[in-house]
Amino acid sequence: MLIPVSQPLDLAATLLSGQAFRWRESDGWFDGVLFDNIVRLRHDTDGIEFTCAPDDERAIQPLLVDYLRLDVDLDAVYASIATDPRIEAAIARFRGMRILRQDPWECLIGFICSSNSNIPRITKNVESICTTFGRPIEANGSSRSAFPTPVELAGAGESRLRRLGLGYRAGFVASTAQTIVDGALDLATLREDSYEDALDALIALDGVGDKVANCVLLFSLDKPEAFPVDTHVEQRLNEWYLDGTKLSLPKMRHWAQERFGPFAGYANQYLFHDRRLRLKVSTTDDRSGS
DNA sequence: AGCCAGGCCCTCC
DNA sequence: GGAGGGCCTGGC
Repeated sequence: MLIPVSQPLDLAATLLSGQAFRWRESDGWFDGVLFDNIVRLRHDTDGIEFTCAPDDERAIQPLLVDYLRLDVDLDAVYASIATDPRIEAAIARFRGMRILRQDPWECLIGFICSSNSNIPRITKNVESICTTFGRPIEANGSSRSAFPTPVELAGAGESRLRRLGLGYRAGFVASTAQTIVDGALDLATLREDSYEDALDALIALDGVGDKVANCVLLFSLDKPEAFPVDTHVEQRLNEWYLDGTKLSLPKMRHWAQERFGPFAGYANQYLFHDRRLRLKVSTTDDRSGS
């Protein structure tokens, strides 16, 4: 089935830039798991070609449009955040990289797993969580698993999570899953809350600090002003903007939100992805050159 | 081998 | 409230 696309779109940058952890690329196709379906996407000249199973494509199509936020006018976002030549260059490099609208629960657990880790490992951890505790999905000879529900994950327990290689994050995942099961926090309602209120609610969860909370707000809770300051973004802000001024991470976040405005989170993602890829390229060059 | 990874929590001041 | 250290593990 085809989804017509008139918006700028870079599927690789969107799906493989550390927003979501379940997408794989092969032969120009991106394979993932969404809405209890195995989903395959490809960008062609007319738009997005996609297949899904086991559900009907007509049922999944609007959900996919929502997930990719194809309604967001990216050029208007760029006009809002392009405050200087350096971020303009990062935007130009990854023009079409979109911020996803993910399921808040899956997003939350994924980013609890991300702390002091790296994307290849996070990807492996999340996939292990799914295959061990999620419902299997078989379709057309391929097999993936749904992301486990809060009940399924709360039932896992810390020790079994630790055996998946989560390290000390296992306790955070178990605790947060239990909090959600207990009904102490309803993630879905956070979309209607203000940025500040939703931030406070998330930070109360075990294993969730300012950075992780801002990731969840940005990638799943309709808060485009969220600005997660991770190690890469911290470096970039220091290199490009702060000119030797030492700021604590929350102050750095606030500074960036003031500078980049209501779509600061988009600026964040371009700064992050640009620096992360630049590092990868330069290390590859070092190896081949020595 | 050793450093770093999309940080968080706890302690101490 | 802010700085500093510890932390599981694996990728490179």
